Amino acid sequence: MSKQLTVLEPEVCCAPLATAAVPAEAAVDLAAAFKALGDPVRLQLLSMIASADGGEACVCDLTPAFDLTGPTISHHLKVLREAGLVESDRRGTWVWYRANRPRMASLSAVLDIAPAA
Amino acid sequence: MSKQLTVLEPEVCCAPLATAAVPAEAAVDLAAAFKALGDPVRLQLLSMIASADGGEACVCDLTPAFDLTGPTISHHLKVLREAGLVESDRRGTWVWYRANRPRMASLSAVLDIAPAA
DNA sequence: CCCCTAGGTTGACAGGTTTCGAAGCAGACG
DNA sequence: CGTCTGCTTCGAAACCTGTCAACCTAGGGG
Repeated sequence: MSKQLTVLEPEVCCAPLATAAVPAEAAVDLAAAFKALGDPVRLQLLSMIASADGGEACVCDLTPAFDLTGPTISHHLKVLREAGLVESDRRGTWVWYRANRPRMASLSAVLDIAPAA
Repeated sequence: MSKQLTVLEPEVCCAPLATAAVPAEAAVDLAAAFKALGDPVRLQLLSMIASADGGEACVCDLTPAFDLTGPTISHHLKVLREAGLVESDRRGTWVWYRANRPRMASLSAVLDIAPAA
């Protein structure tokens, strides 16, 4: 039931937004990703994961950094996962998260300003 | 009553997310901007405005591009305005919108992946 | 085999979003 | 001045989100 929102072709996401009008289909996919970033907690989570040593972070390190309960952090991580921004990986007792770098790069590229057309 | 959400120092927004953990304050500001982008309609609106000839677009050109009523488009434009992503400007009969390029560049920079540290 | 810990899932509820129709406001034009 | 058009604001209905408490699952030790 947790629809993985297909994540269209990576190419679809890379046309700078200021260069040509984004087609409706691509807009839906991109908006879903930006929506996932539209929460301070999730932004910080992604930031902590992406900047962590080795590019990975354990949930056990993420949770105590917020004044939120475990289930809530778990929920936010799930949103990031379904938006294709992070990937999780159980390793023994703990679950590790790492950022989906290409996906982040795509989003960055979309917002990139045309190099002074 | 439409709190303009102060938009902290532009510098605050420019530290790549994957380089260091985003502080809570900056996260709130950034998340507000990303949240505004978290809707397909708004993403397309911003795209149409930013890619328009002359960098400006008239509401009268934007509205008919969607299956939505005028008030709804106006609402979405307001959200983009309050997020600091666009600026409006009445010119005679019509209202023109233009993108806030530096703001977009900041967001793009935040998502930029560390150039292989 | 039993229990303990680390995380995820479910259910529920307050609060916020999207959308519309109706009404209001600002210029243009006769 | 009166009215028309373009856009915004207001009010309300349907829907989606963030959060927690309670419960469930996976793995590691006694």
